[in-house]
Amino acid sequence: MLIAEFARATGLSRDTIRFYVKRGLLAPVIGANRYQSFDADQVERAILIRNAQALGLTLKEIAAIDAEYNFHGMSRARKAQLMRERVTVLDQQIEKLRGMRRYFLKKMAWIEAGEKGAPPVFNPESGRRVTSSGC
Amino acid sequence: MLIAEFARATGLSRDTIRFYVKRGLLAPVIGANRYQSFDADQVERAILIRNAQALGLTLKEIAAIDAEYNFHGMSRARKAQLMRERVTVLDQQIEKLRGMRRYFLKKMAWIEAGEKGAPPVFNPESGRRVTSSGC
DNA sequence: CTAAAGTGTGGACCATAGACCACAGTCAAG
DNA sequence: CTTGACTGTGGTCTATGGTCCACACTTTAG
Repeated sequence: MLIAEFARATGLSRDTIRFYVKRGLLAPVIGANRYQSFDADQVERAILIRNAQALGLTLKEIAAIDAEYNFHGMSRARKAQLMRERVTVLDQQIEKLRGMRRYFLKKMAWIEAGEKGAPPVFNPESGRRVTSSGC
Repeated sequence: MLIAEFARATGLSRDTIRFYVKRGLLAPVIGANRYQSFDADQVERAILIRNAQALGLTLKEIAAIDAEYNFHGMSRARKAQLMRERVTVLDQQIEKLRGMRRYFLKKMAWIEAGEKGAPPVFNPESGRRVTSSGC
């Protein structure tokens, strides 16, 4: 598919797509036209990039992780380790979000109860410790 | 506490703190010195701001939410509603993160099993539906 | 009193992640 | 073959979230 259809499929603007291509994050096939052609794989990739961004990763970081992952000759063990690192970071982020969630829930309860007494304190460390990937 | 100690307590740079103060996100007491004085409340606030940023909110959005929340005369119902909105957004983000987590775990398993067959597909919509705030 | 450390102000500068625009080549329909 | 839609290129511009710097004032230690 050409860039316009790819833009529709991913929700990205043409400019953003070209920007990602320059950065090496997307790698369309280039025809004799010099027109870029994107396949379903690239769509999946674009969505993954957007999600990684939503996690707070910069495009540079995404490219770096990707580059290391695609480095030819990397052992399976190393690849698996990279995946595990991602999972660990995600677990931390999820824990953080749950801390915020608890805070807002408590605050909501406090408000609904008439805002009596001291308001709930935001304490990101207050979650019950979860050593393994519980839940 | 003065700005240097506040910087230590929050992990922010002096410049960042001044930046937040300009934006109205932090409101230290200003002495006859013109020196800014921060209390524990502001430390908590700073941490909350940083966490909100990590969720992908811009400083402008954080300030807007805060402004609406602090608007004098807002009903308790409205305040509680704002809190509930935050919780809803957090739930969505947590779901997204869990989707990524599933993807990386599957990919890790696929790698460790020798990378046989088709690699796992990243599909952000593939989570089992959770209507209520499960878990 | 003097020096050093800390503070406030203003302005310049920077990286990131794009948006926007003009201009030129390409293609498909009529 | 012309027109209009689409594409690529290069460059400029923008907002965000800061950092860095010079300069002046305040406080504190000696």
